[in-house]
Amino acid sequence: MGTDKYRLELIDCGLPSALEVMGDRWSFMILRAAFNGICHFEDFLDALGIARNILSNRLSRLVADGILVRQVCEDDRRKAEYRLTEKGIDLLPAVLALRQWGEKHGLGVASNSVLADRRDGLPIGPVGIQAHDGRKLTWHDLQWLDRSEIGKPGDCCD
Amino acid sequence: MGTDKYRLELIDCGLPSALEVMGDRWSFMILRAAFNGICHFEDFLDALGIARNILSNRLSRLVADGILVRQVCEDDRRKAEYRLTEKGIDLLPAVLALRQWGEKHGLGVASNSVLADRRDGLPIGPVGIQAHDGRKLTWHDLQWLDRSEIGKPGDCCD
DNA sequence: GATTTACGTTGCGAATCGCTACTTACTCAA
DNA sequence: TTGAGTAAGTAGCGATTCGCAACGTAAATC
Repeated sequence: MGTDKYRLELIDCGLPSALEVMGDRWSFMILRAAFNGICHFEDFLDALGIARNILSNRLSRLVADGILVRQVCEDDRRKAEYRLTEKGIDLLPAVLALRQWGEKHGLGVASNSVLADRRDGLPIGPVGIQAHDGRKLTWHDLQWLDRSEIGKPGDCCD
Repeated sequence: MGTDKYRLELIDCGLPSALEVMGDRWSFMILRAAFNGICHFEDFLDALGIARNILSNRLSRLVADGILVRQVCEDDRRKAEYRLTEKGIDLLPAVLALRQWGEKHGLGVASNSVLADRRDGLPIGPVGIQAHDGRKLTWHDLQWLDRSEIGKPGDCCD
């Protein structure tokens, strides 16, 4: 790859803060369920097979982190509704990338439900890395740069 | 969103098998370090601040899962080299998506090292969801479909 | 009022985490 | 070739977390 020498302290990127929230199996599964429209406690419970206390813990953590919002259901005030925030919806690429990887390489069964483009009903393509202009990039097309040495960020988007 | 009714058992997608491997904080961090070119035990140790036994455990698990390969260094047979396999490299979109999310929403500092297109030296764009033809899609453009009801990828309408 | 439902909490044993110290194997210099 | 140093991995041990089950509570339902 593209680095001439190790940069041992580059690890302070966005990953640690992301993993503080999502760095456990259940958070991803809960998100996945939320993207499927599940929003009630007991439904998460049934769908995931998670223990009650763990689910309770994770849901409140996800709420505290602004990924879900909790509000009591109008027509049945026993129920709580956990809904994705914009911040939570922004996690969809990560969830999908992981899921697609699992389906490509894992031993798991291919799911029978597929995300599709609403416009034409065709399944989405793989989540991938793109250049600033949208070209698809692979790992071998990439190099690590220091923030100082990036080619003029004037004529590029962001 | 696009589902007429909850599908409680759709959770058996690729996610669980992916999370069996990556469903913990350190695996992601190790991968991240590996993408930065780190490949020796002690270097992972220094870069991540992980405990020795945990690192040992995770590395052998990642090797067992075919994400890394371990081989003894030629010029110094004390050292082991952990290198990404193709299967491991395929995880880059997931790692990047998570990192980008963390940098957009997290409290963490923006990293000073950036992945850039080798061709023009410009930083990569955000990892995102694309339609089969490459159009960028957001969550609101999507719907869940059952595998049976996907439109054939040949007869695109619209 | 009594029962059921939805959500959450508590207790407890088992597994995991992380720190430290120890072991083994190899390299290098004297 | 002997002794110091380095790389990788293991073992012990307290602290945290996990997961199961039982319990608590409020709202809906009968």
